[in-house]
Amino acid sequence: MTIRTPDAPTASPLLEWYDRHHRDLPWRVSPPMARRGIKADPYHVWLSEVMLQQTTVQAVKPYFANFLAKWPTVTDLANAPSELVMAAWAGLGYYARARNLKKCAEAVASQHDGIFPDTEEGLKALPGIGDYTAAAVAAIAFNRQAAVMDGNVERVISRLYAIATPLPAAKPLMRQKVALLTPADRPGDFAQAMMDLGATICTPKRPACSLCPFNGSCEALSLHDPEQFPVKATKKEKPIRRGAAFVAVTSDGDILLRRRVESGLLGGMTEIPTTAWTARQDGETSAEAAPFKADWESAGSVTHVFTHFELRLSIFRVAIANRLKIDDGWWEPVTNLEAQALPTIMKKAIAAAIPLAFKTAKG
DNA sequence: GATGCGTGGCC
DNA sequence: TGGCCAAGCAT
Repeated sequence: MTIRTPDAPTASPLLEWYDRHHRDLPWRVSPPMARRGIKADPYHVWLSEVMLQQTTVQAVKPYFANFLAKWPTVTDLANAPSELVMAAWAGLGYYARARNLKKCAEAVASQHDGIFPDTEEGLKALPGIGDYTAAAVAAIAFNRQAAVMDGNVERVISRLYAIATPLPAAKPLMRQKVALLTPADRPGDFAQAMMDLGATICTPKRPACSLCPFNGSCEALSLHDPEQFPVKATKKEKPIRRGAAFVAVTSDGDILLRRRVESGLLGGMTEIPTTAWTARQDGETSAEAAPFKADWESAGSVTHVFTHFELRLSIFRVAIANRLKIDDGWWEPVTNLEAQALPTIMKKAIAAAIPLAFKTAKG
C-alpha cells in the first residue's frame, strides 16, 4: 500500500474544476455568464442564500422563482403584506427566516435606499444574516475576499486537513483554514466551488475522491478513510410530544383557523385550533380541549417529525350548520386553503379530516 | 456553547 | 424504515 504525503491544497485546482463542472442554478451567475459580462444581483443572491439555509437546492427552486415573480426587487418585498410573504414561504420550514426576510427587506429599503450593504459587517447587521450568509453575499455578490463556511465547506475542510476535533468546537480552526485558502481573485466562485464540491464529490457518504480536484492534497484520503470526517458531537434523543387538533367545518364549507403567536415554533403561521403539545398522554389530547362544545369525532392521527421532537397529533372533526362566533380565529372557505400560511403539519392534520382539502396532500 | 427552530429525500 | 442530512440564525 502506498503512503502518500499530501501537498498543501491551493484554490487553483478547485477553480479549474468549477469552470468545468459547476452546477447551473437559477440564482447563480456561472463562469460562462460572467464572461458575457453578467453580474450577480445582490437581491437574488441574498434571497437564495436565506432560502438555502438548512434547505436543499431542489426544495428551494420553486420558492425562489415564485418570490421573484411576486416581488422582483427588494423594495417590492419590503412593501408586501406580511401575510402574503408568510403564505408564500409556507412549506419551506424554519419560519423565522421568513419573518427576518421581511424585516431585512424593510431595513434595506428604508435605511439603505434599497441597496444592499457590500461588506460582511454591513450585511451581518441585518436581520436573518449571520456569519455564513454575510460572507456568502459579500463574496458572491460583491467579490469580497470573505471566508464562507457552511456544512459543505466544513466537510471539505475537515477532510483536507483531517481535523479530528468534533464539531462545533472545531469551527474556529476550520474558519482559519478556509480564510487561508480563499483567493483574492474569484472569492465568490471559490465559495460556490467549495459548496458544489461538497454537494457532488465530497459527499457525506461514499465521496467520489477519484474525481476530486483536491485528491492530491487531502489528508483524510491519505489516511484511507475520508468518511470518518467531520467528527460530530453526539446528538440528543428526540422526545415525543402529543396533542390534539380540531377541524370544524360548516355546511357552507368554511373551516375554523387561527394565527399562531409571532415567536417560537411555527411563529406567525396559520393553524387549526390545537391543544398545547406536551409530553403528556392524558386528557390534554382528548376532545375536552376543543375550541367549542360539539359532538367531536375522531379522525385518526398524524405524526410529524420536527428538528427537536416528534409530534403525534390526534385529529378531531365536527360538521356544524352555521359559523359560531369565535373570539380567537376566523372562518375560511376550504377552497381557499392553498392561499393560507399553513405549515406542513397543519396541512397534514386538515387532510386527515378532509381528504380532498389539498390537491397534493401528504401524510 | 447549547438550545430551539421545519421539511423532504435518501439509503 | 428511521436516522441522517441540507448553502444556519437568534438567543
